[in-house]
Amino acid sequence: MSDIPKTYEPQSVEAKWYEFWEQNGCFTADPDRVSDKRPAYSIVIPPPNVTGVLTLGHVLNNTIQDILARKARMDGKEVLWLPGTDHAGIATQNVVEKTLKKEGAIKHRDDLGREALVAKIWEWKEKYGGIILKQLRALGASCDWTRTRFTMDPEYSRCVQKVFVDLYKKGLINRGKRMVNWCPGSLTALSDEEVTMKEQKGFLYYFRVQVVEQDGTAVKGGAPGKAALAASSGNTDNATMPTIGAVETALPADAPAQFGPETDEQGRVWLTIATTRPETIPGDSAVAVNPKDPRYAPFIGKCIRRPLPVENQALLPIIGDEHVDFQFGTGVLKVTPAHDKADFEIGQRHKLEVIDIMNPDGTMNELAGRDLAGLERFKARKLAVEKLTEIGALVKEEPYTNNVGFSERADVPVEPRLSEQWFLKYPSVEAARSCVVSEERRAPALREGGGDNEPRGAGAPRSEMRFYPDRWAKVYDHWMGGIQDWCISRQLWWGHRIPVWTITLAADAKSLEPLFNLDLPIDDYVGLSDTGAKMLGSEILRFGHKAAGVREWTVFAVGNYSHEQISTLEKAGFTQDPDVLDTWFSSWLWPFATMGWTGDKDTDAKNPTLKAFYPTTDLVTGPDIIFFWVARMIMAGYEWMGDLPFRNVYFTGIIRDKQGRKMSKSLGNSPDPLDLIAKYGADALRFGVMRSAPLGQDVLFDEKNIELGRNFCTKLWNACRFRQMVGSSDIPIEGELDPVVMNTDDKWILLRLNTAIQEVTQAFAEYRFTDATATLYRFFWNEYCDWYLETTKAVLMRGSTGAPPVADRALAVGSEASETSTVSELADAQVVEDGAPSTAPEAAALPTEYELRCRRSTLAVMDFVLGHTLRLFHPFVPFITEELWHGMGFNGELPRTQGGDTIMFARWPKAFDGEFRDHYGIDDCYLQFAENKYETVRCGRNLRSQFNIQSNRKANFMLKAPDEVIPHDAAVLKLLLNAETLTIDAAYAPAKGVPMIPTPLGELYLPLAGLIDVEAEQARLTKELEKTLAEIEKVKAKLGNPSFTHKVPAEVLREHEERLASWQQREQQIRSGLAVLGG
RNA sequence: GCGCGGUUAGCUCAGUGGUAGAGCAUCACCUUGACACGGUGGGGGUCGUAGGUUCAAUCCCUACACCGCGCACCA
Repeated sequence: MSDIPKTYEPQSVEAKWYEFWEQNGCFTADPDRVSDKRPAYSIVIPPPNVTGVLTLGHVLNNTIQDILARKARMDGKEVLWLPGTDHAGIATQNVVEKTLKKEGAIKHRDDLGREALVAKIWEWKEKYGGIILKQLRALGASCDWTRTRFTMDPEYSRCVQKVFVDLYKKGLINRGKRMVNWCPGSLTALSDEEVTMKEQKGFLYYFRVQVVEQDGTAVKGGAPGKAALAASSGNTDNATMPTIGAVETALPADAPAQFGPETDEQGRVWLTIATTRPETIPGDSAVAVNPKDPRYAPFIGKCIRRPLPVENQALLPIIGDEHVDFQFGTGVLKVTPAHDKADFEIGQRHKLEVIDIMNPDGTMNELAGRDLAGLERFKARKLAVEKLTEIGALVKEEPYTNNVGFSERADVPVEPRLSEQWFLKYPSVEAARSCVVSEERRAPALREGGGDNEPRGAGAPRSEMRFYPDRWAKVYDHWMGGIQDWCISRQLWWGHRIPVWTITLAADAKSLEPLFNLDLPIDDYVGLSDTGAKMLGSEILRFGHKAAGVREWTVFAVGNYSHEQISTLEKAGFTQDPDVLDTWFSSWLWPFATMGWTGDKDTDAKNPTLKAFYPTTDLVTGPDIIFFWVARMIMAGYEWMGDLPFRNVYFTGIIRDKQGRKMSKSLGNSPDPLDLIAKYGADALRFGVMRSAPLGQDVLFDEKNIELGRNFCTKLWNACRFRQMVGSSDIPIEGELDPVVMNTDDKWILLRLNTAIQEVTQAFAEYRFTDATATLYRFFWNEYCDWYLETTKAVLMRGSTGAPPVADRALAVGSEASETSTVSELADAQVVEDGAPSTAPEAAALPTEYELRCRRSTLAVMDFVLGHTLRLFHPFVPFITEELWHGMGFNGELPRTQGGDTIMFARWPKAFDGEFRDHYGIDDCYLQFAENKYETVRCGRNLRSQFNIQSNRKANFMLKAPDEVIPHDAAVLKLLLNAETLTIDAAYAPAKGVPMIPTPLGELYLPLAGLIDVEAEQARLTKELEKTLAEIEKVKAKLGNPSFTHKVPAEVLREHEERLASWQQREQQIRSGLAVLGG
């Protein structure tokens, strides 16, 4: 046993042990070690951005993973925790571009050009890319660093390419001109998931347009819709319902009737349109009304004159489309197919012109007209309103709040924009959807006997996945049910290039022929003609040049090409698609691409890592990426591995500040975890975060919690120091538990330990880590330190070296103290004698053989409990437990692979079995017994406090106990009460005026006769009596109620009866106390 | 609009159909032979509101209110 230093110094200890673990390969997973007896356990880290730095979110997330990994190792599993980083396309390119701009190196990315910028980013990645992984080490993360992966590693890139080609060949990837979410900030398309809706305060602008015939001549008030026009004769506050005979009822009764066509004095007819985006008016190509709307239906087929741009007030058709809502705005919708998804669809239905009036960066182009051209879109909006006002078209504007899609990354409103992109129709949707089994869906299956009781992570693959907390399964299911195509191309430079090469050729045999002499499989070519026809390479070769009306072909080469093949293609004039793939298009392969997957069935079947560790056991991530990442990984897992990628998904909460706000750089409310580690230690940070992060709840971060973690570590440290201070060198570490002399407190703490083991183990099985920490905290602090450790002083600190002689602490148990008994007699009687007969105080200076045996026993119990406790704690606080494991010498006698070298591989504690309990006589009855004793102590302390007897002052107590109190228990009572004397006497007759408190062991008196205010004491006891009587009344009322006694389960009835009895006992005790006071 | 969480002590949160809990904060006492990053004792809650089921509701059911989140959106 080496000596433990006086204070715990996390910094040096953490560095020391991390290095030890890493150098000894403790984190390294070896698939060859996996067997039936040693099952595999695996987690892949959610790869942080390669440019990222550690945040509290990472701390939470990775602490949980580390806890799981460490627990699995202690369970005897072969553990792989696979780390790595993500190239994070937009984010990384942004960071590097910004830095370069800041340094003045460039003004725009074009200054460098594609290759040079990508090279710069690689440089950056090599320089700073590992930061976050180093930071994870400081946290104690037990990742297998030998397997660190990056999503742009060459092998990983090959996986991405392979998957793209595979999907393309399956017909799931298509290129097309569709409406996408365009980010004018990052100048790229985004997927729907990257757009978040935000409420925006703006205005709804109403403007008038004139209705005209198709030839442009004015429609007069007397034309179709006569009645309607008559009814709305230009009066703006007209509230009369339009009437067109039978159609009238089609307009809902609650429809706002204040809008409708208006006729002015000259008989001209006007419609009013409401819009939030007047700057897009130049892009309008129609005006739509609902054909069932009687106000406007008659105008379908007519035209309006578009007000902007003023130099090009084109005639637009009025069309009928069901999409238009009667009740919204004026019931007239301007249709801008180029800049609105719904409008685009209307445009498709009605074959409308698509007028794109915007540049990619969100400024207006020349089609927007001379006034708006060149303006940024929001400035253009202002100007458009001014122009409408100038030409007298603007009717009014009213404040309006609507939801606008924002680019998550750039935090600017996205622009719906028509553009050519690559789209993926998701694969394996059904398998992915049905494998996630929620409680709700699982319950009926269990009832039918179809449930599985298989332990987590063991045995053959089962196609079932659980989410923790369960409710995310519903969210997942909902999303999977309405899944849309995924726009996978990004107009960025940093990322995986799309493995597609294209060339455009004239549609004649001569032009096409040479192409097919290249050394590529002919059906790697896919042709798209200028008429929209699609053909495979072999077909183009046969008759592609003869296809009707086709003037040219764009030929796509899509395959897993070698460098040579690529250069051949490029020499032949092919150019690679300039876009890169969405980052998530590589992340979704993470669980198997990191394990050396190649896509070649035979090779993969022989891959020991995949064989041993796929599917992974647990995934720990935030619910914010459930669609981005989790759902897509599940689909990818099924598509390419034929099995789910993980069996359990744990969704963490989001870390917020004390006020519940998200952590953000701009708010400055995001503490640096490394500062916290420096200040409190990594274990403190881990414990503090885990203790405040319940399953499924967001975490409100408060540094106080970390402080609590630090305090806890200190407590653990000091409790171990105490063990060392009381131990002596002649007692071996972890001596045998001695059933003969084990006292009631020993048995109690062993029982509590057993409960703690059960609770923590169960909490692990259900991913309730916060509950596990709460149990550990309670057990160690409130049970072990507060009670057990204090009771051991009654055994350990009498007579031994350094402790006061027994004579000083002689119990005033009176003349009934028995003579010393032999050990065997004591064992038979189950009564422990404290070995310090008051009749022979002089003999106490030398501890008796029996006394020594008791001390050895208690030390053995302490070691037993501490050894178990350290192991229970290790997953949460790995550093301090490792330090103490060695410092206390618990590693000493263990096999090297089971805790001899490191606590990391010590076995996870098991709850006691029946044999163990029988052998040591650990019966549950000791729980109540010890707790009665502790309650009596509490009562006595309370009494002291009532009479202002300071903690450091000794007092004399009298316990009028009807039952015998054995010397050990008496000694504990005396010690914990800090009593000068404790007299236990069943026949005690207190003098008048002695204060009393009822306890489970009998009335406890504090003889202070003459020193107390009798009246005040009477008042105190009377108040106590009243409370007791009230409780008795409550229980009696229940027990007197026949419907209660008849319907209630026997156990509840018994509980109530016992409760009544104990309250009644208390009543008696108080009454006798009052009697003593002379009341 | 649809869906999901939440509402319990001053704060952050556990919790159970049968006597309301923890940590922090607070008050008082204590530098007692591990620990002041500590010990001891105390104060503090009609468990969001209104109904219902039940012998019994903080817990189950219904409605409502407020807070948060997700999805879908109407210009």
